[in-house]
This record gives sequence, structure tokens and C-alpha cells, in this order.
Amino acid sequence: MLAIGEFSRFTHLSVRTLRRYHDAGLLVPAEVDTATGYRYYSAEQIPTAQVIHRLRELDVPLADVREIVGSADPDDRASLVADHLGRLEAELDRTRAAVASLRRLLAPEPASLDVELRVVPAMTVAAVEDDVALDDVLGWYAGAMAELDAVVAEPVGAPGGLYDNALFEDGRGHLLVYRQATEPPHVGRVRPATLPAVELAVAVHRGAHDDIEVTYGELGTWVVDNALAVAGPVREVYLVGPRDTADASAWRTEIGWPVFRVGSPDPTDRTSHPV
Amino acid sequence: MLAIGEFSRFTHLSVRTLRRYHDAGLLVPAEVDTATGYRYYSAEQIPTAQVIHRLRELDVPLADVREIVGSADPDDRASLVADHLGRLEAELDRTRAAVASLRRLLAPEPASLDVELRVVPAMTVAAVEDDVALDDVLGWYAGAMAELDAVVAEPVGAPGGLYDNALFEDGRGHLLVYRQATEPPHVGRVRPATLPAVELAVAVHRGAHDDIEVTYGELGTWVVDNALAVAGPVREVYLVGPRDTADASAWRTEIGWPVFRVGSPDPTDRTSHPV
DNA sequence: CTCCACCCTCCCTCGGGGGGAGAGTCCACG
DNA sequence: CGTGGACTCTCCCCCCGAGGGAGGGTGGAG
Repeated sequence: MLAIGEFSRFTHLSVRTLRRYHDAGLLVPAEVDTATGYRYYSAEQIPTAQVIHRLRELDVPLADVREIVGSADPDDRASLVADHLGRLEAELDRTRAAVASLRRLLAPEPASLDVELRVVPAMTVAAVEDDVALDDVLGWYAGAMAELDAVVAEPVGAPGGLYDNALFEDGRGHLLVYRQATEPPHVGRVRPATLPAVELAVAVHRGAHDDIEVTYGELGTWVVDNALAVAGPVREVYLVGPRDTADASAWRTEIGWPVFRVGSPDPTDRTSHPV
Repeated sequence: MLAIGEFSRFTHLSVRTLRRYHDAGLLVPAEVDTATGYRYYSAEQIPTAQVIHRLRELDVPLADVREIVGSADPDDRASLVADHLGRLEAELDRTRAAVASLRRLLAPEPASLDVELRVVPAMTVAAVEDDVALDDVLGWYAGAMAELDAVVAEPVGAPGGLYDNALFEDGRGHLLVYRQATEPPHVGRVRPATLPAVELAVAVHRGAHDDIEVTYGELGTWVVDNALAVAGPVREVYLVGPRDTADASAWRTEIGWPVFRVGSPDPTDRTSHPV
């Protein structure tokens, strides 16, 4: 039996950290003296401590580490680890995108943006909608769009989506993706939905979505400069997207933001607008 | 002028976050109503907010972000950003190493370790020593070893080092790297030092240092099984290392841990042992 | 028996974010 | 001009995973 200090020396985990891992149930000492509270570890626990050490180096949350080292089945263990490695990979992709975008932000080429004010009538479309967390947006979008494509017989024009501003404010919000169709079906999650008539400030973003914030910002500047304010879920239309070409630089995304004139706002509710 | 909510919609930064960035001095509103405390932003601040957004996605600490967006000189800015990208790169290397090591830990081949108990006499060597933070160890080691190599005329045997356990407990500790030499010089940071006589439990680690913890653990297990305890800074000797071959799998690192018999400890101070 | 390294628990701090309470403000509409 | 409701303010609590340090109890060798 090893006192905590000795165990610390063998595992290169600090005494403090070992105590935390005990409290968190990650690495329970082989024996705890009930009278004194002294923790005693066995040499067999060293390999476990090393696995925990590595997992923590990979920023696996303590709760997940507990799962992993606690699961008897090596298959479970492997799949839990694989899950986290997948998350790391996704994180890495995001980091790469942020680096690329940052470079472009810091080496700015002031490409002026064409913004158009467009009155859009109400239209009934085939839609899938749900409340979605920001982290899940990409996955949800892919699933919803696939379902739409599967059931909409004669789509018209490019697909689009409506994005609740709360998505960015609260980390989750209402999403709606749609296709225009002559006869919107009602199958599975797909159902007919009516998008309200709005006045949109419309700009077209060119290229991959890494930099789409820039276009949002320029659109915002334009809106302000024209004495307008925004008023509801933003609309995106995927004129050219990954479904059309793998060449991201050719993508075209139309961003339309509902606006109203400051001083004479839209009569409809501007914040809890149904999407 | 934009109220915080409107600015939030244009930048996709939450209202809370914008307030924090104001408090932290990252993004000070163009105007603050002194009477009401209301924050008002100008459209010109949108690009700045976007840069901040990207930097934060890259986990640049708020203080560094303040530096970056606050620096007028674009060269300063670029170098600060480059610094952080370098840190991200180093982080990535560490992650890769941890992943590789984890895989090996989870697919264990119980290669039994040969451990030898060795009595080592005191010896006088050419040494460089200092208190070093854990994060700086690699850099410090490289510099110290280069300096040693430059001034030690006739080195004998392989280079080695002594590592204070406090390094892992407190994140910093005393390090000493040495070369044996017929006549230890006293030049620059290099000076003669006498390593005390100790009894060592010695094992040889094979391969890159990613997995060296495993050998430490096995050595620890052996120490415990033989009714011993460890007693001072660990010694490593680089029998075959990066200086010898780029093939990491051929590296050989001797790990020697000072031990004493439990029940009759070493007479010298076992924790604050001078290295 | 004494000494002192060791171990215990408890609470504070930090960074970057979120939740929510309670109060004040803005402004379009009636 | 008053009112209501969306908006904003500040303030305090929580989260995670780590560290600092106080204050007090234990183990074991001399």
C-alpha cells in the first residue's frame, strides 16, 4: 500500500489532483483509513492512473474519464475513447477554419458588398423545423435537408433556411430548412409551412462558410447605414453549396435579414417572430 | 449607434459576452450613456468584434486578445497572433503524443521490465542546473545540453539528468543535466557538481519519451514489490537519444530512482535532497 | 516522547462562460 | 401624456478543473 505522496511520485499526478480524482470517483484509493482519512493506493492502480493522466491530457471531462476507466467492457471503453477522439478531430477542424478565417480578417481586402432591399411575399414551402443547440446545427441541418430531398418530388429553386437569432444569444434556437415545391408534402418531419412576408436586406456570401460572419457584419453595417434595424430570424438561401460543387470558393449563399425602418417598426412581433 | 442587442445580432456574440468584453477592456463600446450605463456600439466596431470572436475560438486568453486588438502596429499584431499559432501547434503535438500513448496504454503488451538495483558512488561531473517550470523543461534541457556539449572537451559515457519530484508536484523544480568528464570545466552556466552516492533502482526505457510514464510506473511497481521506497530526485541517462539517431524506437533511456529499504531509510534528507 | 514530514479537510482564487433576480430605461401605441 | 413590454443595467451564484494556503491531525524513526 502506498501513501498518496508515494503514489504521486510514481504516477506524476500531484497529490492535490489525486485527491480530486478520488472525490470525483475517478480513481478511488484501494484503501481509505476510516479513522484518519488517509488514502492508500495499490501498485496495481498505477496503470489506471496513467490512463487517466493521458485522458486528461486530451481534455476528456472528468465525468467521461470516470465512465471510461469504470467500464469493465474493453469494447465500451474503446468506443468511448473513439468518441472523444472524434470530438478532438472536429475541434481541430474548427480550429483550422478559425485560423484561416483569422488570416483573412487580418489581411483585409475591402471588397464592397452589394446589398439589395427586397420585399418577399409570404410563401408556403416544404419545411423541417425544430429547436436545435448551436453545436448540433451542422448535423441537424444535414439530416433535415436529406429528409427534405427524399420526399419533395419537384423542388423549385434553391434550398434555404431560417435561423433564430437566439441560436447565437442562448446557444440554441429555432431552425427551419425548406424547399419550395408545387405541392409541399406532409411526410415524416417534413410538412408544409408558411413563411411570412418580410422586407429583407439581401447580400450574397461568396465562398465557404468559415467567413460568413464577415458578410453578416457587412450586411449589418449596411443595415445601420440605411437607418434600418433587423427584426427576426435571418434567412439563408443556398444558391450554390456543397450539394452542387466540392469547390468551396464557388459557393454562393444568399443572406436575407428581415429589416424595418427605425421609427416605424414592423407591426409584427420582432423578437419572438415564428420562423 | 447600436444598442447591445442589435450589435449582438450583427456579430453573433451574446449580450453577456459583449458586456464581459467591455469589462475586460477588449471591446469598449463607442459610447456609454453615463446616466443609464447603456452601451452603444458603432458599426465600425463590427470587424473588431469579428477578430475577437475568431481569436477566442482559438482560445487566445482575453488579456492577449486585448493586446492584439489594442496594438496599432499591424506587425506587432501579426507577431502576437503568430506566437499564439505557434502555441497551438505545440499543443497539437502534445495532443498527438497523448493519443499515441493512450492507444498503447489501452492495447497493452505486458512486456516485463528488467529492473536492477545498483549502488552508485558519488561522482563529480560537469553540470548545468536551475529551477525550471514544467512547461519550460524541454527548452531548458536543449539549451543546457548544448552548452555542456560546447564546453566539455572529453565527455565520458552518456549524458544524464536529475529531476526533482517537485517538478510534477508543484509544476516546477530543480533540474540538473550533466556530462561526465575527466576535468569538469567551469564556464558559463557549466560548473563542476558532485552527485551524491545513492542506491538506484534502474530500468531502461525503450523508445520515444511519450510512453516514459509507463516505465516509471513499472519501476514504481517493482520498487513497491521489493519493499523499497523512493528517496530523491530521479536520474535519467540518455544511452541512446535524439543526438544519436532520429529513429525514436531505438532510443534507450536509463531511469534510476534512488531507493531505500522501508524501515531503514536513507540517513540523508529524502525530500529536499540537493540535486 | 518528540519531532517533523506527511496527510487531512476546508475555503479562496482563476478564467471564461451561463442563469437568474431585481430594478431602471426606451419608445411605439393608444 | 401614460402605459406596457421589450430591452438594458448591475449583482450574485454556479460550472469546470486546477492551484494556494490555512489549520489541524498522524505516522514512525530517533
